[in-house]
Amino acid sequence: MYAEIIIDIKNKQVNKTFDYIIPSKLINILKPGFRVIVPFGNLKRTGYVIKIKEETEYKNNLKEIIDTLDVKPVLNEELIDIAKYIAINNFSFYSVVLDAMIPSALKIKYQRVAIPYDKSNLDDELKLLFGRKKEIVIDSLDDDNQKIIYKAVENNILYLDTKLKGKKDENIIKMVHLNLDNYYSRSKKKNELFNYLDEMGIDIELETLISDMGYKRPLINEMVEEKVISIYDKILEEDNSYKNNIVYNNDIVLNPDQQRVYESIDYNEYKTYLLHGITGSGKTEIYIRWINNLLNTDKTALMLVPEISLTPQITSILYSRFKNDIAILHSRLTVKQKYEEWKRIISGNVKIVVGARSAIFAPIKNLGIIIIDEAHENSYIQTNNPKYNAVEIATIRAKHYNIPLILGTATPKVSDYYYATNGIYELLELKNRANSKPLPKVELVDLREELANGNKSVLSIKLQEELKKCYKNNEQSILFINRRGYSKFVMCRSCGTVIKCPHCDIALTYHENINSLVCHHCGYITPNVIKCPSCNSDKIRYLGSGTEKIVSEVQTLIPEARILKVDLDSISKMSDYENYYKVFKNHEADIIVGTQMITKGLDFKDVTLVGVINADLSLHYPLYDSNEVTFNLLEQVSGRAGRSDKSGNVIIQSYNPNHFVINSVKNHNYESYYNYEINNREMTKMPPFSECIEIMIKSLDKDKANIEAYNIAEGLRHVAKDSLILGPVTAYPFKKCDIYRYIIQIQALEDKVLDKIKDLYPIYQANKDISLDIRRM
DNA sequence: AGCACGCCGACT
DNA sequence: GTCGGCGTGCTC
Repeated sequence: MYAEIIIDIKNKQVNKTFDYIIPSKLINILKPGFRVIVPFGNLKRTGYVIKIKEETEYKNNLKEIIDTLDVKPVLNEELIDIAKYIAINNFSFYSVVLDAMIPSALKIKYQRVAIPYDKSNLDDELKLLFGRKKEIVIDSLDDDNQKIIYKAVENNILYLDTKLKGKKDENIIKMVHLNLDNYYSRSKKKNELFNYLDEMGIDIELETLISDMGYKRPLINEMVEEKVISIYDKILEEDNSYKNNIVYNNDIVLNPDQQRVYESIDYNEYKTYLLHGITGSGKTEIYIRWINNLLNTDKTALMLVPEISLTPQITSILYSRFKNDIAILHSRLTVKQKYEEWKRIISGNVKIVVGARSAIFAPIKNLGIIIIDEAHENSYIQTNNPKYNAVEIATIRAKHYNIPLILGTATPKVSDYYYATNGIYELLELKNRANSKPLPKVELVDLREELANGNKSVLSIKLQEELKKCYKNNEQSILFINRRGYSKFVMCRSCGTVIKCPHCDIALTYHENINSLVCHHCGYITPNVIKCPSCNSDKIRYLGSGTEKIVSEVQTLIPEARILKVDLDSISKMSDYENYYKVFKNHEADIIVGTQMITKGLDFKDVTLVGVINADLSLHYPLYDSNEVTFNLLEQVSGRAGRSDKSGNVIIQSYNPNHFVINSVKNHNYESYYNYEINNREMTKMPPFSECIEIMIKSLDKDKANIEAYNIAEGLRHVAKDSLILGPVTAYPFKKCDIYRYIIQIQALEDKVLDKIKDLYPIYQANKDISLDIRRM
């Protein structure tokens, strides 16, 4: 018997299966989904068993599997197939996809060790090195000592082995705490770190200081010695609080609208349903009943929600409703908790799984329904390895089990709505709000008129008035900057030089809190410059306004207001985000100024005013779906106003107040926006009228990248009669981390184009100069 | 990933 | 002459 194995090495040359002999001791044990230890070259590695078979093509010197790591498969065959699908379609490493499917607690680390044949027979040098140890980890030694070890190996005194070692306990996080109020050192870096910690005012993870901010461990140690800072272990507490909160209200009666929707799904057939329900129309209540209906059968349910909406409130409600039948996978679980939940799922002890994107890989059996809430959310698409779209995977799983897939959203993707109104999906609509509260009133402000009237502020007169009024009433406001991240870069006023990253062809971003320049593409970090590196002038200027400018204008307008700034600069992780969330929720701040981040899932009862500083900024983004993104964004921010009994007010500032997207938002009219946009898409042959794919050709060699990009584009044009192949063009930035990149954009209308694309990756698998990347849009 | 094989420069 | 640099290729 033979097994096809995927070796856990992230390298395109070994991104394929290898055949091994199954030793007799494992013949009746091994099944697909087991992880095994195999000899690979002169190494021992782990691998995943993908398939068991009687015959093998590979006849020369097959090796035997050494052992297995598992007692049961960690992946079922359905998931193995999905992994293969993702690897092929997204140009990803098979092993990375498989890794993403199992809890990290199961993962293992390798160490190379040296072991003496006879411990009592070592020379003094080696005796000293080994001390009481039976074996020595080679990577822990410096170069000289490694040489001694290798010499001893040559002389047959030691032998080498690789060991699989359990990962260190990830539930413990090293935190840095600031002990002083003021501090001055002659070291600039130390002052910087002090200022940063002082400004943040909260304890920071050691790991972020080292890897994200570039502080070196010795410097930190010195400051610990000086007692300026201290390092302590933060143990991630198991958070079970949701288990004893709130009791589910069983008495809610569905309104006729909800009842109709609830009754219109067929449990015994694959079909995608688009549940279009405006905010507050009571979608969740229907989800719960659909799931509840399965409890008495042998079927199970899977529900995805955006990570950001997996708040303690929602988890409590779900838990109190489904108790031990449900597994809730959220980011606040510790590694151990995640593993425990995963074990409950794989052993068939739960009937319902709720979680964010990655929960789509939950090894739950006998699925009866898949529900995706806020299905338009971009967070269902993972953009780095392994790249996948959870909604697409949900479709595959729903087809596999022949069950309904529900896409619930207030602002459907244009493509989904098109499918739903053209017989590919089924459309379910909820047109009324369950609580019959009116939607917030939206007012447009024409920024051209503001300018004409001599108002140079970023805040219109109307918005200024409303902000003041809101503050006076002790209510909260949200100011939203409609922009995909903003950056402040450094330019010399004398010669116009913009300081760029040495590895990437883009400007470095100035980070005030660490007084450094950071590359947002490769993470390169360098101290801020005082003099221009090319002309030595000291006339350095910071360009690019954003949140800061608005914060300062609002502060001038209402000097007493407590303003919270939430953007990429001030937030780096989920935990920061949760801190800000709490501060605003407890009304410890009056106004929040921020980007993207503040649009999602926030539910503050005291917010009555939402201001959009410039609605046009994301409208003219050079992507086919910029209208869609803008509409969703504006609808979402608008929804932040007046969530409770107080009515909400939304002010949208724009230079194009007549633009159909902005007008549709004003009237909360999805259909008018859709009708206009679907027309655009049809004329430009964009999704859903084509499949839009971007291929990136990457190489350290500029010319090779260029030549290959042209070859690939030519090859695609050859098979594409009706499809559009654009490019190649240089990517932005052209050079990233010293790698030159070209892009080919494809609007595929034929399957043979898609097949051709799928075949590209294997062709370049052995090519060391060229790498390919793919983005499906 | 990690090792062997192999082809060029600067040393005993 | 050869020791060792690391570029290239292979691992069932």
